[in-house]
Amino acid sequence: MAKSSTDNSGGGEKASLTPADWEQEALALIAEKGIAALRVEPLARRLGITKGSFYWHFPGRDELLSKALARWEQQDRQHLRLSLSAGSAPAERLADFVWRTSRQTLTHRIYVALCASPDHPCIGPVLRRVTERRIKYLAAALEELGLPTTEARHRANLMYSSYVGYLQLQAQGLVPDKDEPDFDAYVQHVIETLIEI
Amino acid sequence: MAKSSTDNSGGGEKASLTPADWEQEALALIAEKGIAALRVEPLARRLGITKGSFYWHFPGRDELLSKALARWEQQDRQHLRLSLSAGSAPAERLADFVWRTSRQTLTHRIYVALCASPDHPCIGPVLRRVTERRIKYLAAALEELGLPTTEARHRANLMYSSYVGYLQLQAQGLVPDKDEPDFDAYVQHVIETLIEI
DNA sequence: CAGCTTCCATACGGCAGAGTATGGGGTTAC
DNA sequence: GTAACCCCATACTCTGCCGTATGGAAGCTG
Repeated sequence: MAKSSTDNSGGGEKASLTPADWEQEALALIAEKGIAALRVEPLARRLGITKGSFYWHFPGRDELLSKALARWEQQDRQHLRLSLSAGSAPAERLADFVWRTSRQTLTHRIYVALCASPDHPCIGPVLRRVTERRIKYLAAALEELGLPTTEARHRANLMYSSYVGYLQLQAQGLVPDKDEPDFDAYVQHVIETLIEI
Repeated sequence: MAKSSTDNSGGGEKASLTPADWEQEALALIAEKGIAALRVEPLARRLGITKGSFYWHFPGRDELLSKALARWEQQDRQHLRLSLSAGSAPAERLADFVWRTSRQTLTHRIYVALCASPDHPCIGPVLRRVTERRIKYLAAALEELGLPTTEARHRANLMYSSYVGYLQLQAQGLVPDKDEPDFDAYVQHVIETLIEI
Protein backbone atom coordinates (compact mmCIF):
# COMPACT_ATOMS: atom_id res chain seq x y z
CA MET A 1 0.00 0.00 0.00
CA ALA A 2 3.02 2.28 -0.06
CA LYS A 3 2.47 5.25 -2.36
CA SER A 4 4.92 4.43 -5.09
CA SER A 5 7.27 5.64 -7.70
CA THR A 6 7.63 8.97 -9.42
CA ASP A 7 5.62 11.30 -7.24
CA ASN A 8 4.56 13.67 -9.98
CA SER A 9 4.04 16.70 -7.82
CA GLY A 10 4.38 18.82 -10.90
CA GLY A 11 2.22 18.14 -13.93
CA GLY A 12 -1.38 17.20 -14.45
CA GLU A 13 -0.87 13.63 -15.68
CA LYS A 14 -0.91 10.92 -13.09
CA ALA A 15 1.57 8.17 -13.81
CA SER A 16 -0.44 5.61 -11.89
CA LEU A 17 -4.00 5.42 -10.62
CA THR A 18 -4.68 4.91 -6.95
CA PRO A 19 -7.80 3.28 -5.50
CA ALA A 20 -8.83 6.75 -4.36
CA ASP A 21 -8.88 7.90 -7.99
CA TRP A 22 -11.22 5.08 -8.91
CA GLU A 23 -13.49 5.82 -5.97
CA GLN A 24 -13.66 9.51 -6.73
CA GLU A 25 -14.48 8.91 -10.36
CA ALA A 26 -17.05 6.33 -9.34
CA LEU A 27 -18.76 8.95 -7.19
CA ALA A 28 -18.74 11.40 -10.06
CA LEU A 29 -20.29 8.82 -12.33
CA ILE A 30 -22.96 8.00 -9.76
CA ALA A 31 -23.77 11.67 -9.39
CA GLU A 32 -24.19 12.02 -13.14
CA LYS A 33 -26.00 8.86 -14.17
CA GLY A 34 -26.97 6.87 -11.10
CA ILE A 35 -25.72 3.65 -9.58
CA ALA A 36 -26.87 1.54 -12.48
CA ALA A 37 -24.37 3.38 -14.63
CA LEU A 38 -21.50 2.39 -12.36
CA ARG A 39 -20.00 -0.37 -14.48
CA VAL A 40 -16.39 -1.34 -14.63
CA GLU A 41 -15.63 -1.08 -18.32
CA PRO A 42 -17.30 2.28 -18.94
CA LEU A 43 -15.65 3.68 -15.84
CA ALA A 44 -12.28 2.49 -17.09
CA ARG A 45 -12.90 4.06 -20.50
CA ARG A 46 -13.79 7.26 -18.72
CA LEU A 47 -10.42 7.20 -17.01
CA GLY A 48 -8.68 6.45 -20.28
CA ILE A 49 -7.57 3.03 -19.19
CA THR A 50 -8.68 -0.58 -19.36
CA LYS A 51 -10.33 -2.75 -16.75
CA GLY A 52 -7.15 -4.74 -16.32
CA SER A 53 -6.11 -1.95 -14.01
CA PHE A 54 -9.35 -1.99 -12.11
CA TYR A 55 -9.20 -5.64 -11.18
CA TRP A 56 -5.73 -5.16 -9.87
CA HIS A 57 -6.91 -2.53 -7.38
CA PHE A 58 -10.32 -3.99 -6.50
CA PRO A 59 -11.70 -7.49 -6.21
CA GLY A 60 -14.89 -6.50 -8.02
CA ARG A 61 -17.55 -3.93 -8.68
CA ASP A 62 -19.23 -4.25 -5.28
CA GLU A 63 -16.01 -3.50 -3.45
CA LEU A 64 -15.52 -0.33 -5.45
CA LEU A 65 -19.07 0.73 -4.67
CA SER A 66 -18.62 0.06 -0.96
CA LYS A 67 -15.35 1.97 -0.77
CA ALA A 68 -16.72 4.89 -2.75
CA LEU A 69 -19.79 5.10 -0.54
CA ALA A 70 -17.64 4.96 2.57
CA ARG A 71 -15.68 7.89 1.21
CA TRP A 72 -18.87 9.79 0.50
CA GLU A 73 -20.24 9.08 3.97
CA GLN A 74 -17.04 10.39 5.47
CA GLN A 75 -17.35 13.64 3.53
CA ASP A 76 -20.95 14.00 4.65
CA ARG A 77 -19.98 13.59 8.29
CA GLN A 78 -17.52 16.41 7.94
CA HIS A 79 -20.18 18.65 6.42
CA LEU A 80 -22.42 17.98 9.39
CA ARG A 81 -19.59 18.63 11.81
CA LEU A 82 -19.00 22.00 10.19
CA SER A 83 -22.65 22.93 10.50
CA LEU A 84 -22.64 21.91 14.13
CA SER A 85 -19.83 24.22 15.06
CA ALA A 86 -21.20 27.13 13.08
CA GLY A 87 -23.66 29.59 14.60
CA SER A 88 -24.58 30.04 18.19
CA ALA A 89 -28.31 30.51 18.66
CA PRO A 90 -30.22 27.41 17.55
CA ALA A 91 -32.61 29.36 15.32
CA GLU A 92 -29.78 31.00 13.43
CA ARG A 93 -27.89 27.74 13.31
CA LEU A 94 -30.87 25.98 11.76
CA ALA A 95 -31.50 28.68 9.21
CA ASP A 96 -27.80 28.72 8.47
CA PHE A 97 -27.86 24.97 8.07
CA VAL A 98 -30.71 25.17 5.60
CA TRP A 99 -28.96 27.83 3.58
CA ARG A 100 -25.68 25.99 3.67
CA THR A 101 -27.05 22.64 2.56
CA SER A 102 -29.17 24.29 -0.09
CA ARG A 103 -26.00 25.26 -1.90
CA GLN A 104 -24.25 21.93 -2.18
CA THR A 105 -24.55 20.12 -5.46
CA LEU A 106 -22.42 17.03 -5.84
CA THR A 107 -23.40 15.59 -2.48
CA HIS A 108 -27.04 16.20 -3.34
CA ARG A 109 -26.87 14.44 -6.65
CA ILE A 110 -25.19 11.46 -5.08
CA TYR A 111 -27.76 11.35 -2.32
CA VAL A 112 -30.58 11.35 -4.86
CA ALA A 113 -28.91 8.57 -6.79
CA LEU A 114 -28.59 6.49 -3.65
CA CYS A 115 -32.20 7.10 -2.73
CA ALA A 116 -33.13 5.35 -5.96
CA SER A 117 -31.77 2.04 -4.67
CA PRO A 118 -32.47 1.91 -0.94
CA ASP A 119 -32.71 -1.88 -1.00
CA HIS A 120 -29.24 -2.51 -2.40
CA PRO A 121 -27.17 -4.25 0.30
CA CYS A 122 -24.20 -1.94 -0.29
CA ILE A 123 -26.30 1.22 -0.32
CA GLY A 124 -29.09 0.75 2.21
CA PRO A 125 -26.95 0.78 5.37
CA VAL A 126 -24.91 3.80 4.32
CA LEU A 127 -27.98 5.69 3.22
CA ARG A 128 -29.78 4.94 6.47
CA ARG A 129 -26.85 6.03 8.59
CA VAL A 130 -26.44 9.31 6.75
CA THR A 131 -30.13 10.11 6.76
CA GLU A 132 -30.53 9.25 10.42
CA ARG A 133 -27.56 11.39 11.40
CA ARG A 134 -28.96 14.38 9.59
CA ILE A 135 -32.45 13.99 11.01
CA LYS A 136 -31.10 13.50 14.51
CA TYR A 137 -29.16 16.72 14.14
CA LEU A 138 -32.28 18.54 13.04
CA ALA A 139 -34.40 17.11 15.83
CA ALA A 140 -31.84 18.07 18.44
CA ALA A 141 -31.66 21.63 17.16
CA LEU A 142 -35.44 21.91 17.09
CA GLU A 143 -35.74 20.61 20.62
CA GLU A 144 -33.12 23.09 21.70
CA LEU A 145 -35.32 25.68 20.08
CA GLY A 146 -38.17 24.87 22.45
CA LEU A 147 -40.28 22.18 20.81
CA PRO A 148 -41.30 19.16 22.89
CA THR A 149 -39.55 15.92 21.99
CA THR A 150 -42.22 14.26 19.88
CA GLU A 151 -43.06 17.41 18.03
CA ALA A 152 -39.38 18.06 17.39
CA ARG A 153 -39.04 14.62 15.88
CA HIS A 154 -42.04 15.14 13.66
CA ARG A 155 -40.85 18.54 12.59
CA ALA A 156 -37.40 17.17 11.84
CA ASN A 157 -38.94 14.48 9.67
CA LEU A 158 -41.02 17.09 7.93
CA MET A 159 -38.05 19.35 7.31
CA TYR A 160 -35.91 16.57 6.03
CA SER A 161 -38.69 15.16 3.88
CA SER A 162 -39.19 18.51 2.26
CA TYR A 163 -35.47 18.67 1.59
CA VAL A 164 -35.34 15.26 -0.05
CA GLY A 165 -38.50 15.93 -2.02
CA TYR A 166 -37.17 19.20 -3.29
CA LEU A 167 -34.13 17.40 -4.62
CA GLN A 168 -36.43 15.11 -6.56
CA LEU A 169 -38.43 17.96 -8.02
CA GLN A 170 -35.22 19.67 -8.99
CA ALA A 171 -34.18 16.58 -10.90
CA GLN A 172 -37.46 16.86 -12.79
CA GLY A 173 -36.80 20.50 -13.50
CA LEU A 174 -40.08 21.55 -11.98
CA VAL A 175 -38.69 23.75 -9.28
CA PRO A 176 -36.16 26.59 -9.29
CA ASP A 177 -32.49 25.73 -8.99
CA LYS A 178 -30.18 27.50 -6.58
CA ASP A 179 -29.11 30.00 -9.23
CA GLU A 180 -32.55 31.16 -10.29
CA PRO A 181 -34.13 34.15 -8.56
CA ASP A 182 -37.14 32.34 -7.09
CA PHE A 183 -34.96 29.97 -5.17
CA ASP A 184 -33.99 32.31 -2.37
CA ALA A 185 -37.58 33.36 -1.87
CA TYR A 186 -38.60 29.76 -1.58
CA VAL A 187 -35.94 28.92 0.98
CA GLN A 188 -37.02 31.96 2.94
CA HIS A 189 -40.58 30.71 2.86
CA VAL A 190 -39.48 27.31 4.10
CA ILE A 191 -37.56 28.81 6.99
CA GLU A 192 -40.51 30.96 8.00
CA THR A 193 -42.94 28.09 7.79
CA LEU A 194 -40.90 25.35 9.42
CA ILE A 195 -38.54 27.08 11.80
CA GLU A 196 -39.75 30.45 12.96
CA ILE A 197 -42.68 29.21 14.95
CA MET B 1 -58.01 -5.38 -31.77
CA ALA B 2 -61.25 -7.33 -31.26
CA LYS B 3 -61.29 -9.10 -27.93
CA SER B 4 -61.19 -12.68 -29.08
CA SER B 5 -62.25 -16.21 -28.56
CA THR B 6 -63.36 -18.04 -25.44
CA ASP B 7 -64.30 -15.25 -23.09
CA ASN B 8 -63.51 -17.05 -19.87
CA SER B 9 -65.91 -15.20 -17.65
CA GLY B 10 -65.72 -18.07 -15.22
CA GLY B 11 -62.40 -19.35 -13.95
CA GLY B 12 -59.17 -17.74 -12.85
CA GLU B 13 -56.93 -18.90 -15.68
CA LYS B 14 -56.71 -16.60 -18.65
CA ALA B 15 -56.53 -18.45 -21.92
CA SER B 16 -54.74 -15.59 -23.61
CA LEU B 17 -52.87 -12.51 -22.44
CA THR B 18 -53.95 -9.07 -23.55
CA PRO B 19 -51.68 -6.04 -23.83
CA ALA B 20 -53.43 -4.70 -20.74
CA ASP B 21 -52.21 -7.72 -18.78
CA TRP B 22 -48.64 -7.02 -19.81
CA GLU B 23 -48.95 -3.36 -18.91
CA GLN B 24 -50.45 -4.10 -15.53
CA GLU B 25 -47.77 -6.61 -14.66
CA ALA B 26 -45.13 -4.18 -15.89
CA LEU B 27 -46.44 -1.58 -13.45
CA ALA B 28 -46.37 -4.11 -10.64
CA LEU B 29 -42.78 -4.99 -11.48
CA ILE B 30 -41.81 -1.32 -11.58
CA ALA B 31 -43.42 -0.77 -8.21
CA GLU B 32 -41.44 -3.65 -6.74
CA LYS B 33 -38.01 -3.32 -8.26
CA GLY B 34 -37.81 -0.13 -10.28
CA ILE B 35 -37.68 0.62 -13.98
CA ALA B 36 -34.31 -1.01 -14.47
CA ALA B 37 -35.96 -4.30 -13.52
CA LEU B 38 -38.49 -3.97 -16.30
CA ARG B 39 -36.97 -6.38 -18.77
CA VAL B 40 -38.83 -8.47 -21.26
CA GLU B 41 -37.65 -11.96 -20.45
CA PRO B 42 -37.98 -11.73 -16.65
CA LEU B 43 -41.41 -10.19 -17.06
CA ALA B 44 -42.45 -13.04 -19.32
CA ARG B 45 -41.16 -15.59 -16.80
CA ARG B 46 -43.17 -13.81 -14.15
CA LEU B 47 -46.29 -14.29 -16.24
CA GLY B 48 -45.44 -17.94 -16.82
CA ILE B 49 -44.89 -17.45 -20.49
CA THR B 50 -42.09 -16.76 -22.97
CA LYS B 51 -41.12 -13.58 -24.69
CA GLY B 52 -42.44 -14.91 -27.98
CA SER B 53 -45.79 -13.72 -26.75
CA PHE B 54 -44.52 -10.32 -25.78
CA TYR B 55 -43.09 -9.45 -29.16
CA TRP B 56 -46.38 -10.36 -30.72
CA HIS B 57 -48.23 -7.78 -28.62
CA PHE B 58 -45.56 -5.05 -28.49
CA PRO B 59 -42.86 -3.83 -30.85
CA GLY B 60 -40.33 -3.62 -28.03
CA ARG B 61 -39.57 -2.79 -24.45
CA ASP B 62 -39.95 0.97 -24.81
CA GLU B 63 -43.45 0.67 -26.20
CA LEU B 64 -44.50 -1.45 -23.23
CA LEU B 65 -43.06 1.12 -20.87
CA SER B 66 -44.86 3.97 -22.63
CA LYS B 67 -48.19 2.20 -22.64
CA ALA B 68 -47.84 1.18 -19.00
CA LEU B 69 -46.97 4.71 -17.96
CA ALA B 70 -49.90 6.09 -19.93
CA ARG B 71 -52.14 3.70 -18.03
CA TRP B 72 -50.65 4.80 -14.73
CA GLU B 73 -51.05 8.46 -15.58
CA GLN B 74 -54.68 7.85 -16.42
CA GLN B 75 -55.26 6.25 -13.02
CA ASP B 76 -53.56 9.15 -11.31
CA ARG B 77 -55.78 11.66 -13.07
CA GLN B 78 -58.83 9.82 -11.80
CA HIS B 79 -57.50 9.91 -8.25
CA LEU B 80 -57.07 13.66 -8.51
CA ARG B 81 -60.54 14.07 -9.94
CA LEU B 82 -61.99 12.19 -6.99
CA SER B 83 -60.16 14.40 -4.54
CA LEU B 84 -61.40 17.48 -6.33
CA SER B 85 -65.03 16.55 -6.02
CA ALA B 86 -64.69 15.48 -2.41
CA GLY B 87 -65.08 17.97 0.46
CA SER B 88 -66.49 21.42 0.35
CA ALA B 89 -64.43 23.85 2.42
CA PRO B 90 -60.89 24.17 1.04
CA ALA B 91 -59.24 23.50 4.40
CA GLU B 92 -61.14 20.28 4.90
CA ARG B 93 -60.60 19.34 1.29
CA LEU B 94 -56.85 19.79 1.63
CA ALA B 95 -56.65 17.85 4.85
CA ASP B 96 -58.81 15.18 3.30
CA PHE B 97 -56.53 15.13 0.29
CA VAL B 98 -53.49 14.62 2.49
CA TRP B 99 -55.14 11.82 4.37
CA ARG B 100 -56.40 10.20 1.22
CA THR B 101 -53.12 10.23 -0.64
CA SER B 102 -51.27 9.11 2.47
CA ARG B 103 -53.07 5.79 2.20
CA GLN B 104 -52.28 4.81 -1.33
CA THR B 105 -49.46 2.37 -1.84
CA LEU B 106 -49.02 1.06 -5.35
CA THR B 107 -49.25 4.47 -6.96
CA HIS B 108 -46.68 5.77 -4.47
CA ARG B 109 -44.19 3.04 -5.16
CA ILE B 110 -44.51 3.57 -8.88
CA TYR B 111 -44.06 7.29 -8.45
CA VAL B 112 -40.88 6.76 -6.44
CA ALA B 113 -39.57 4.38 -9.06
CA LEU B 114 -40.21 6.95 -11.78
CA CYS B 115 -38.51 9.68 -9.78
CA ALA B 116 -35.35 7.61 -9.96
CA SER B 117 -35.12 8.13 -13.73
CA PRO B 118 -36.40 11.61 -14.47
CA ASP B 119 -34.16 11.91 -17.52
CA HIS B 120 -35.48 8.88 -19.34
CA PRO B 121 -37.29 10.05 -22.49
CA CYS B 122 -40.28 7.78 -21.82
CA ILE B 123 -40.54 8.73 -18.17
CA GLY B 124 -39.65 12.41 -17.89
CA PRO B 125 -42.67 13.86 -19.69
CA VAL B 126 -45.17 11.67 -17.86
CA LEU B 127 -43.56 12.36 -14.54
CA ARG B 128 -43.53 16.08 -15.12
CA ARG B 129 -47.16 16.16 -16.17
CA VAL B 130 -48.31 14.21 -13.14
CA THR B 131 -46.24 16.21 -10.70
CA GLU B 132 -47.29 19.52 -12.17
CA ARG B 133 -50.96 18.58 -12.08
CA ARG B 134 -50.74 17.66 -8.43
CA ILE B 135 -48.86 20.78 -7.43
CA LYS B 136 -51.23 22.98 -9.38
CA TYR B 137 -54.11 21.42 -7.52
CA LEU B 138 -52.44 22.12 -4.21
CA ALA B 139 -51.60 25.70 -5.11
CA ALA B 140 -55.15 26.39 -6.22
CA ALA B 141 -56.57 24.99 -3.00
CA LEU B 142 -54.13 27.01 -0.92
CA GLU B 143 -54.94 30.18 -2.76
CA GLU B 144 -58.61 29.50 -2.24
CA LEU B 145 -57.73 29.20 1.42
CA GLY B 146 -56.52 32.77 1.51
CA LEU B 147 -52.81 32.75 0.70
CA PRO B 148 -51.49 35.23 -1.84
CA THR B 149 -50.46 33.73 -5.15
CA THR B 150 -46.69 33.54 -4.72
CA GLU B 151 -46.95 32.25 -1.21
CA ALA B 152 -49.50 29.67 -2.28
CA ARG B 153 -47.11 28.43 -4.94
CA HIS B 154 -44.26 28.21 -2.47
CA ARG B 155 -46.41 26.45 0.06
CA ALA B 156 -47.63 24.01 -2.57
CA ASN B 157 -44.06 23.23 -3.52
CA LEU B 158 -43.21 22.75 0.13
CA MET B 159 -46.17 20.46 0.73
CA TYR B 160 -45.47 18.39 -2.30
CA SER B 161 -41.76 18.22 -1.58
CA SER B 162 -42.47 16.93 1.89
CA TYR B 163 -44.74 14.33 0.38
CA VAL B 164 -42.16 13.11 -2.11
CA GLY B 165 -39.43 13.15 0.49
CA TYR B 166 -41.51 11.16 2.90
CA LEU B 167 -41.93 8.50 0.25
CA GLN B 168 -38.17 8.28 -0.03
CA LEU B 169 -37.67 7.99 3.70
CA GLN B 170 -40.33 5.32 3.80
CA ALA B 171 -38.42 3.35 1.22
CA GLN B 172 -35.42 3.54 3.54
CA GLY B 173 -37.52 2.32 6.43
CA LEU B 174 -36.59 5.35 8.52
CA VAL B 175 -40.05 6.71 8.99
CA PRO B 176 -43.33 5.13 10.13
CA ASP B 177 -45.49 3.41 7.53
CA LYS B 178 -49.19 4.05 7.27
CA ASP B 179 -49.99 1.08 9.52
CA GLU B 180 -47.78 2.02 12.43
CA PRO B 181 -49.19 4.14 15.25
CA ASP B 182 -46.88 7.13 14.84
CA PHE B 183 -47.99 7.69 11.29
CA ASP B 184 -51.31 9.34 12.06
CA ALA B 185 -49.68 11.66 14.57
CA TYR B 186 -47.14 12.69 11.97
CA VAL B 187 -49.75 13.41 9.32
CA GLN B 188 -51.64 15.45 11.87
CA HIS B 189 -48.50 17.41 12.62
CA VAL B 190 -48.00 18.07 8.91
CA ILE B 191 -51.54 19.32 8.49
CA GLU B 192 -51.20 21.64 11.45
CA THR B 193 -47.87 22.97 10.28
CA LEU B 194 -48.55 23.39 6.59
CA ILE B 195 -52.29 23.96 6.27
CA GLU B 196 -53.87 25.37 9.39
CA ILE B 197 -52.17 28.70 9.25
C1' DC C 1 -61.87 -30.90 -43.73
C1' DA C 2 -58.96 -27.39 -45.48
C1' DG C 3 -57.57 -22.74 -44.63
C1' DC C 4 -56.83 -18.80 -42.04
C1' DT C 5 -55.85 -16.12 -37.93
C1' DT C 6 -54.32 -15.78 -33.17
C1' DC C 7 -51.20 -16.54 -29.68
C1' DC C 8 -47.21 -18.63 -28.01
C1' DA C 9 -42.66 -21.84 -27.88
C1' DT C 10 -38.15 -22.52 -29.47
C1' DA C 11 -33.99 -21.49 -31.46
C1' DC C 12 -30.81 -18.25 -33.15
C1' DG C 13 -27.56 -14.10 -33.63
C1' DG C 14 -25.87 -10.13 -31.48
C1' DC C 15 -24.32 -7.10 -27.88
C1' DA C 16 -22.54 -5.49 -23.38
C1' DG C 17 -20.57 -6.18 -19.29
C1' DA C 18 -18.39 -9.28 -15.31
C1' DG C 19 -14.43 -11.71 -14.13
C1' DT C 20 -10.10 -14.37 -15.32
C1' DA C 21 -5.63 -15.41 -17.35
C1' DT C 22 -1.58 -14.06 -18.94
C1' DG C 23 2.03 -11.32 -20.54
C1' DG C 24 4.76 -7.17 -20.85
C1' DG C 25 6.83 -2.56 -19.95
C1' DG C 26 8.68 0.22 -16.39
C1' DT C 27 10.55 0.95 -11.96
C1' DT C 28 12.95 -0.47 -7.72
C1' DA C 29 16.04 -3.41 -4.95
C1' DC C 30 20.19 -5.89 -4.42
C1' DG D 1 22.64 -6.41 -14.47
C1' DT D 2 19.14 -9.12 -13.06
C1' DA D 3 15.55 -10.31 -10.26
C1' DA D 4 11.33 -8.89 -8.24
C1' DC D 5 7.42 -6.18 -8.13
C1' DC D 6 3.86 -2.81 -9.53
C1' DC D 7 0.58 -1.40 -12.88
C1' DC D 8 -1.76 -2.05 -16.92
C1' DA D 9 -3.11 -4.15 -21.85
C1' DT D 10 -5.04 -7.88 -24.29
C1' DA D 11 -7.60 -11.80 -25.07
C1' DC D 12 -10.72 -14.99 -23.45
C1' DT D 13 -15.04 -17.21 -21.31
C1' DC D 14 -19.49 -16.74 -19.32
C1' DT D 15 -23.86 -14.81 -18.42
C1' DG D 16 -28.11 -12.19 -19.30
C1' DC D 17 -30.74 -9.67 -22.14
C1' DC D 18 -32.70 -7.76 -26.77
C1' DG D 19 -34.84 -8.54 -30.88
C1' DT D 20 -35.89 -11.84 -34.88
C1' DA D 21 -37.22 -15.90 -37.33
C1' DT D 22 -39.82 -19.68 -37.67
C1' DG D 23 -42.89 -23.25 -36.55
C1' DG D 24 -46.80 -25.13 -34.19
C1' DA D 25 -51.12 -25.73 -31.52
C1' DA D 26 -55.73 -24.03 -30.90
C1' DG D 27 -59.77 -21.78 -32.57
C1' DC D 28 -63.00 -19.88 -35.94
C1' DT D 29 -64.62 -19.90 -41.01
C1' DG D 30 -66.12 -21.59 -45.20
